[in-house]
Amino acid sequence: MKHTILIFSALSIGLLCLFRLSKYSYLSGSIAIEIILVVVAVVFFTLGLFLKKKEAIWENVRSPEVDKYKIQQLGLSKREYQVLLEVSKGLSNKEIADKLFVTESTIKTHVSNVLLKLDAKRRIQAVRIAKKLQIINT
Amino acid sequence: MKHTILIFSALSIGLLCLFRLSKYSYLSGSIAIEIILVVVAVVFFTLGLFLKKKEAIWENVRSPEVDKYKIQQLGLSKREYQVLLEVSKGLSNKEIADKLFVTESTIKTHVSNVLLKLDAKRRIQAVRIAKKLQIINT
DNA sequence: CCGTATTTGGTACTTTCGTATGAGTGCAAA
DNA sequence: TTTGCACTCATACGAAAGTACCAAATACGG
Repeated sequence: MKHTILIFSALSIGLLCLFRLSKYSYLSGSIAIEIILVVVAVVFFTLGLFLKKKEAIWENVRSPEVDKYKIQQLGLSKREYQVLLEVSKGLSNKEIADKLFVTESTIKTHVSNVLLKLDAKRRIQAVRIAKKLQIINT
Repeated sequence: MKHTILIFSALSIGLLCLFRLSKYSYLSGSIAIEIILVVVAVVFFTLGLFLKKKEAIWENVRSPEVDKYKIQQLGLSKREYQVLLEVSKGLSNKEIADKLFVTESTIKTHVSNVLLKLDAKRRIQAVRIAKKLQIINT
């Protein structure tokens, strides 16, 4: 929640600056008002995407033949399942970390948990089991 | 081929010993002739399986949807393909080594070659690629 | 028999994985 | 508001995996 507050604070300040800037530039004609609008639009669109993404993780699971029920039955969390998906693509922990914007340590933790919950010794086994359980594709 | 000769020599000797033993035990009644027969049967059956297995490696490839042509096109040798199959099951190098009766070094060599030929960075990627190329199942 | 490809194996080194443990934060339900 | 779960991150260690290079025995077709 702290993050959200910080982000909105920063956005409010930025918006105020833009307002002042827009007044000034509108008068002076140095910057077109349209550009200001575009900046605002882009920023808020990005923010919208960012906030939406949090809720959109499970949307991806609605691909054919994926047994969402089993995932929850196994106790796999969203993030763990997400990591499992990347693991199944053959990415290294470091690569997954970069892709998901977290550290390698975090990925290691997730992978370890996945191995535990899927009762696998190695990541490649986890992928095999996951496919058998039809919680991932291909 | 040396192996085969050695094995057949050993078997011949063993067989001779069994013949003598059978005569002796038949007369003395200490060992039933049936047991001798069972031993011979088991030994030769095992031998048969052993020899058959060597030729049967590529037989396994005749499973549905496996593109044998592509395997050769990629330059994968029998052994390398065999190792790839075990890798795809999630076995460790050590486990594969034990299963195929060779050392871990050998498996490492094979896996390295497979990674090269399949243009993969990690074994799990190799499995993915192999599946895409339809040279392995599941 | 010869040359090539395969198979096996070793050493030495680096990288990646996996485990164990602890800890701070966010979030939602009780 | 407390409590529990999910997520993040760190450190330290040991186990696997992978690379590079080499060497030797064997298989196999010509």
